[in-house]
Amino acid sequence: MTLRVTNTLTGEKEPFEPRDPDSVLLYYCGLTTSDPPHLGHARGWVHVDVMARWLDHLGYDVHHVENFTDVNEKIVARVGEDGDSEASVARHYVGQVIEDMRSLNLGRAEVYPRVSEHVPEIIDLVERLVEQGHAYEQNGSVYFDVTSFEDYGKLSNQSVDDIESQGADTEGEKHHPADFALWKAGGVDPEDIAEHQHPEAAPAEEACQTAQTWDSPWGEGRPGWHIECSAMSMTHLDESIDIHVGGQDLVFPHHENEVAQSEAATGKQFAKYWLHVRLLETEEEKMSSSLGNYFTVADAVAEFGPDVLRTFLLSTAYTSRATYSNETVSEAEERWDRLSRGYERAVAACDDVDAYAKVTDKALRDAVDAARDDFEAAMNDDFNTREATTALLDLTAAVNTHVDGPDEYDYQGLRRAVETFEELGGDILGLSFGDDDSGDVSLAGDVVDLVLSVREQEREAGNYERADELRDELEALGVEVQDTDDGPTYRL
RNA sequence: AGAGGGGUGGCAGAGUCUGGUCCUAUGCAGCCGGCUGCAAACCGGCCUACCCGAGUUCAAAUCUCGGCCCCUCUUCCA
Repeated sequence: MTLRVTNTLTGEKEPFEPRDPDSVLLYYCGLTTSDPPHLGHARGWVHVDVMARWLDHLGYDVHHVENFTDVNEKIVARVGEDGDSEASVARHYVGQVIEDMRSLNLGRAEVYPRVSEHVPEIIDLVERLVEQGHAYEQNGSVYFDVTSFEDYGKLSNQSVDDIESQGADTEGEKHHPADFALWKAGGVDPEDIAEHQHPEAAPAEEACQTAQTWDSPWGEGRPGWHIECSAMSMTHLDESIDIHVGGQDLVFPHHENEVAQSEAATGKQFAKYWLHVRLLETEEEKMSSSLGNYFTVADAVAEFGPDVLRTFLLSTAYTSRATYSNETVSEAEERWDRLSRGYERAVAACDDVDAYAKVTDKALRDAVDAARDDFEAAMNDDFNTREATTALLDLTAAVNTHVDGPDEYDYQGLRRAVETFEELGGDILGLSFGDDDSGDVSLAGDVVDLVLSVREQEREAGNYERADELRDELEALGVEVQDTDDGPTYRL
């Protein structure tokens, strides 16, 4: 069974065939470090993370790069608030992103390149384009000439004429309205940041003083937005890569321009597969004016934890838009609870039975096989993480049935179920099966056990009121009491 | 206006490319039953949908045509 992916370039779901059968070059368009990352960013990260994990699982040698845009007017607009210069504001948010990524249990990409560290490569690429006649200089700025690239518009399915008819701003320097800047003369103008300026930030004049500039063959200036990704992708991967991923909102103009400038410069296909993560939408909250319409990653992790969040973000295929609301998150919470309970029951049952037990439960073992098959089929079908999770939920039902059943435990079957949760849910989906996610449980756990044993005494004595009180109080502390045939147990 | 994506049960959301396995998933909610001292968890059962119209077909949620409605992008944006 082969992997199939939806390619924006062709608009079709097609078999994935990397340039080199053994390795995959994967680039993800990261974010501009000018604001705290929000759940929409997290959605992209988590899906790319799972893609990379699955490609690795399929046996590819995955080279995974995610960039930071740390040179941008919007960052300058934050000077005085989160740092005293463009560079320090960017550093601040890069740190925040790294921290957020860790908190979401993201696997590490191979490289996290930054624009500010790749200006020489960017200049080289711009020079190449100028020499080849694909770009022209105008008052110290350099623009890409879209009419020089025949395929311009092939990614977003637009024609140069359409763009022209929109009456795009020409600024008097461009030959064609659709031409875009590769290199921008000078520093940052206070006017440029006016619309992004924060109330708490430093005055625009002052902030712009801290904007970074670099020397170039065209004089002092700053790189344009689109050229960076081409340069960094080529530097850290190759002139031609397998997969380029980004948010749906980047298709035009960002990715379109990347294709144009890269392919014009190299004469090679820039990326074979373009995958676009559709956007996360929030419910309309017109009435609650005090709240912003997005959750930061940090807030969301603090509130729900990484597993609920990952389950939520993976509960909708990346090719579909997702809605963030109380309902959708609490559904994810239930899904994760159900999965983790099932997993814990399987682990507990394993601990409870002789490894040499000869019992065989065919239904359980079939369910394990089915879950693995279904999971694989779902992931190979354009990384359908929703379906993949559903496969594990089906396994959960089988484990519950087996453990609840009257017969003895099937050790081997349970072991295989546990391994399936850990390998697929843990290693691929990045959920914490088998991780020790509660290191502080030892002492707290002893205390809970103590309370439970007191409660058992009360129950045996028939003092159910007192027993229920204890249960309610534990519940209020976040401890869920479960009475089983083998005595009480709990989960946090 | 141009381009793209959609409309599936009370909600969320797969399935549509590759028509039958779909009188249909999965989770939540609701109802009934089991288990329980009572709960929770868990199990079993039930419940409720393929936007409208036409067409192709032995067979359509899935393909074709027409309509209605929603959303996104069009040089800030993952």
